[in-house]
Amino acid sequence: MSVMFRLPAVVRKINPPGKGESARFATMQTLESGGEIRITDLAQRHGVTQPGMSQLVDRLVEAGDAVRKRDDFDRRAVVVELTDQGRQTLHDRISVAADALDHLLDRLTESERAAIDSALPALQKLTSWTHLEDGDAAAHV
Amino acid sequence: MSVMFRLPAVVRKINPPGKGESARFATMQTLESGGEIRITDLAQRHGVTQPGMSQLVDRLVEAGDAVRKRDDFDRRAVVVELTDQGRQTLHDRISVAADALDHLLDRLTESERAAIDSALPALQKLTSWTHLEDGDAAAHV
DNA sequence: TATTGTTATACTCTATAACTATA
DNA sequence: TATAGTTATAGAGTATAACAATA
Repeated sequence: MSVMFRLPAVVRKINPPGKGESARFATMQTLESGGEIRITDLAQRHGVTQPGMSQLVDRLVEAGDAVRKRDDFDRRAVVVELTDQGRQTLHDRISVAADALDHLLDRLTESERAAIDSALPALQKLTSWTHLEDGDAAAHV
Repeated sequence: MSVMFRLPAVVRKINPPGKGESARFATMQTLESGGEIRITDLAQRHGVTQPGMSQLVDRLVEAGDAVRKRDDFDRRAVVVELTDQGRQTLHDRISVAADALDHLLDRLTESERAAIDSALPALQKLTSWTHLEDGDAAAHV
């Protein structure tokens, strides 16, 4: 299972550097699928601290890719939304990364590609959880 | 395939922050399995620049986890080797991450775990390539 | 000249602590 | 008092450019 440590290298390779940190596009994907989401939720989902997510959102807003809106029902809270430009930015990036990934996948055999395909729903599920339970990584540190 | 963007979040969650960057343990794994390896090779394999890898090796050496040795046959080159302490550091970290990952995997169904298991060899292969060919990510930027 | 690696420098990202505003 | 978020600050990581040593 230690292949997990090497997966970020694959992401680095298909995802050109210098244009966005590791959590940026994942966060944008969450925003696209989920609509209006709170800073705290985004932070938990992506494994960063609340201030860290606040700063990431700063960068998205500054780039014109997202907007902050005050929640009218709980005025302490902020909800974040992707702008049209943000959606465009995200799709452009996914398209570049998908091309690069295709080139890598080309070197696998048909059955290897099929194996990865079959695992995608499970991986998707794995990446969708917001919380760790007690006894998980944080507790071991 | 855009699940790829979210995989680093899983790694962040099973790999406690603040103790090592994303490339650090992947590099240590490469060193453990490969013996003596050059800076340039390490850099390509992990998708970082040569100076970036040189600096990562600095940190490993400073921590006592690796040593630099001049290559006697090509005296421009340096080969990097894990120390015994480095091997220990790596194994401790893998063990912590594996525990955390197990907790996550527990929430999947048996067939989902089987699907991921079947994909591991292919993922392993995907992460083992050193180079991107022409026309890959770098060319799209 | 080309290659291997390091050093110098600057910038991005993200964490912790302290703070403000609202519940 | 507790919660949502921001601001201030500092440190880690990594890139580009310039450099040194060897081939």
